[in-house]
Amino acid sequence: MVEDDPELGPMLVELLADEGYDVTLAADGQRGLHLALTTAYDAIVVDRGLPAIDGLDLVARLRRRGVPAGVLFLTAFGTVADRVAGLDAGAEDYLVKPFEVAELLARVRALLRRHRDAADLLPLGGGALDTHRRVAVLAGRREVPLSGREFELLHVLAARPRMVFGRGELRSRVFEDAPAESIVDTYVYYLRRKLGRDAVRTVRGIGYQAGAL
Amino acid sequence: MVEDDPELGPMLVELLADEGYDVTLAADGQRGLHLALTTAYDAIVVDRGLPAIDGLDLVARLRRRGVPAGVLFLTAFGTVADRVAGLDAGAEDYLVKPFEVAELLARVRALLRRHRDAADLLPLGGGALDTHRRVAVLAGRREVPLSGREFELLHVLAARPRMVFGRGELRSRVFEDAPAESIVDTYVYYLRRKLGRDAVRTVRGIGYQAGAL
DNA sequence: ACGAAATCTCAGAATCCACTCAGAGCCGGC
DNA sequence: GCCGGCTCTGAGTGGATTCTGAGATTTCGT
Repeated sequence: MVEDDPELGPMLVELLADEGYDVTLAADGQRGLHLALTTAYDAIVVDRGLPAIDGLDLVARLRRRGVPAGVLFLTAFGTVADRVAGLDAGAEDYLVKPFEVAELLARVRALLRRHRDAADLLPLGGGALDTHRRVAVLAGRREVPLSGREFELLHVLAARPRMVFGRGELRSRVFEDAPAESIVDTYVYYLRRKLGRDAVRTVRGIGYQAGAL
Repeated sequence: MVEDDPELGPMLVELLADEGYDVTLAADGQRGLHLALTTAYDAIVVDRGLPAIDGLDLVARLRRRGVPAGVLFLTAFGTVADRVAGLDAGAEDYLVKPFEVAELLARVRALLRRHRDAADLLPLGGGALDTHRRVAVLAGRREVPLSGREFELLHVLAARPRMVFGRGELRSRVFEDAPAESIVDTYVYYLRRKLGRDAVRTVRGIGYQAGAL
């Protein structure tokens, strides 16, 4: 909670704490920025008019640094232009003062819910496999789209990271009919071409195993 | 105001107009539905027994289409079961005839107050979807009007920004009966034509996902 | 060092899927 | 009742994907 008002801030913190949330209060933008960059928050509620660093600026900086937490602006600036500016800076939601307590709570709940089921990621070395969007996320955060078969093959491997799968097993799990056995080799080749040599490890004489991104 | 009684309807409209509200009267459910889908009302007062389309059905349809306006039922059906059915259909409040004028006014005020700061701007990349006015606001602040179906489709996608929706899911959520599956493709095409290629992202073999404006 | 087996690489054919868009039907506004 | 926008159908097109198969290359036992 980044809020400089000495009455409102502590009140909101207590309100949220009563709901069972673990909340920290930052009284200015500088401190808010520092906390957000050093702690893995699930959601951040930010006032727009702040000392030291403005709320808009704060959020923009967080987004530039890739902080994934959901952000909710809480402010008196309520015109459509203000809202669009706030959302543009990277906030997920925008609540105009004065507001109803019940609504703030509802929005925080929504923010956390969205944040939680946003992605279903299978870790893979330094990167991951996003099973909702069917893309691989490389260690450098770059996303690589995968075709259907490519995804399914990597999915089988990534679901059991240390297990070694034989070609026959992979073929029957991933491919429809009964294509040539070399089909697995071909798709391992495609995956390596897109994701790097180490994406899939070969276990000679046996088959393949998930690697690292 | 959706009210078929030729005396009560105009009387209520005048009453509300005297309070300073901008009111439109629809004498049957069909007309009420159309108006509600094409105009950004803040609140809708609905009689339950209506020609053409029943009040309950009307409200349920509005909710399915994501119309955010607050709804107040005004009806002679006053049992507990009636009320539950009305609220379940998606109404915010329920007033049984005969009623006091002052109470109707108070309830309408409450409806509007609650409704005022409900979510109305869904972020979408650098722009947003204005769910009250049913227009898209591009990153450059330019506003693009959307047709009913276009809006509904984008609304479903924008409400869950990272989620991937299958064609079947989108079709059943946005389109009434059971049109050809390609209907979704067509409307994605319309949206992209109006809002730019990135407005909707394709996940090949799966479906679509909200993009950026 | 040699040969055989295993694996890798990749071009090309067949197929699938999404995109595009013209046009018919519908509905409301004038 | 006519016009204009909206909705929906259906078909053509082209790019992406899937799969085959055949060398090239690597690995490993001897």
